[in-house]
Amino acid sequence: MSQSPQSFTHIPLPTIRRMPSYLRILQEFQQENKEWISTTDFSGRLSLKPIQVRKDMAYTGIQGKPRLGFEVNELLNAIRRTLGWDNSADAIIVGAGALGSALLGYKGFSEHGLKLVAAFDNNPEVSGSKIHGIEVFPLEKLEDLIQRMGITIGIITVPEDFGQEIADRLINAGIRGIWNFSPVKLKVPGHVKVQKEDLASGLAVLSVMMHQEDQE
Amino acid sequence: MSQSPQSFTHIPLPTIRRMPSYLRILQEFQQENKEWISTTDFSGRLSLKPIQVRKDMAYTGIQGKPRLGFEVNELLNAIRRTLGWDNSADAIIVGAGALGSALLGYKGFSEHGLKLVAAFDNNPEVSGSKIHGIEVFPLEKLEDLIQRMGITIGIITVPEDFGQEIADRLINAGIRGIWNFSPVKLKVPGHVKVQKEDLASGLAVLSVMMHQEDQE
DNA sequence: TAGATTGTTAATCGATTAACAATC
DNA sequence: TAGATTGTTAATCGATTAACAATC
Repeated sequence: MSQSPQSFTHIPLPTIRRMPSYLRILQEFQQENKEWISTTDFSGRLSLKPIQVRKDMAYTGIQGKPRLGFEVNELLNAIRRTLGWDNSADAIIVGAGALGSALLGYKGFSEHGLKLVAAFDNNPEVSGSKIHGIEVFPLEKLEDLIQRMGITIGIITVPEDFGQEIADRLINAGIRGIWNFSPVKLKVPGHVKVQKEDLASGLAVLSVMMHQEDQE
Repeated sequence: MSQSPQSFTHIPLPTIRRMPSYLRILQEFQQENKEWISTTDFSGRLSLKPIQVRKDMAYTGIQGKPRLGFEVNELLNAIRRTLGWDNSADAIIVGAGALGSALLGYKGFSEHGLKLVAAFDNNPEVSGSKIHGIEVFPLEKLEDLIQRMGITIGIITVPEDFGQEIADRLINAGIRGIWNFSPVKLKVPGHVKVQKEDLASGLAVLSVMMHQEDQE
């Protein structure tokens, strides 16, 4: 079952989640003007097993050279293409509270195929202002701006109680992908994709790990 | 292989990650004064399969009653105990930038066994102030305060380049758990547990899902 | 009682890991 | 050439799902 570049063999989710880390290492190598990178280069830096890295690389469709590894630029582009990060998508943030503001301040999104073009908040003290250079609009303007600008991704950083309502409005306006930071499971039609971020999950894992250690 | 409550049969990571969602539903039921909750109650609200919820519940050590389900209060306490959230742990945040401030503003941590007691930042304009009621100290005070207050958890929200250095200092001062929001893989001794949060992973998943849909 | 729901054992599925031949 | 590294097939591992008996 060889992985031809365009044939979109279903890529395992864990592999997709590791791709951004590979990208980060690749960018370092590129800045150091290194031409080749091997699976051991990756595995050492990321504490992964070389075999796992090799399997992951297969999904990019790029062929390596024994003894040398993979060509840095070629692999970089292939991973970007695999993730759909070769063309950046326009996104808006709904909810300019603490978390929303933090995301607006994150400069790295351009590296990750995302361009934040506007924020929305129903607090009149916030809307009208700019946060980290990005304009905050009142919630009424949501649908209009999404449609006029053809936005495809919506980021939800509103409190729990408003998550579903905002999702419905985003979808109605034509959004196709939702990055959901509210702790509710959103109900969406099949053509809309949702990625939920859940800090509590990570905290639970840390807590259990710390307590397990106590046992041993 | 029955799951006795205290025997700490290794709980699968995916199960641990789902626990906080169960907790959220349970709290809703408790507020509505409902005495019983069934796996179908959970599965409907969280879009999980009933069988998966049932398997997860087994790890809490709580026995249900056919036709009724589980006792809300009993299950709530059992999950809190399983996650180690029955006693809250003191934590500090290093890096009071956009993301650090956002976390400082999150009120929900007390529900998740965490108590933020202080923040640290090397920017003299920030240190000395309070963010969301929590004091920000200069970085020099880091070790002293951790030791004096017996802090066990450190949250790292500094830029990539300082992640490892801060981790080293935290560990030296006695921290046993690190919640790492910087995009570096930290090198830590075995007794220190690290949970890394990686927004780029989630974004990668969303992006791939959205592009896959285009294919079909 | 009837039937919804639990608890448990077995089957399936998917990802990780191992083994090893191919190759620069 | 020798040996590090790739690519591929097979084995293992762990989580999810299915099936079904037990029970309130």
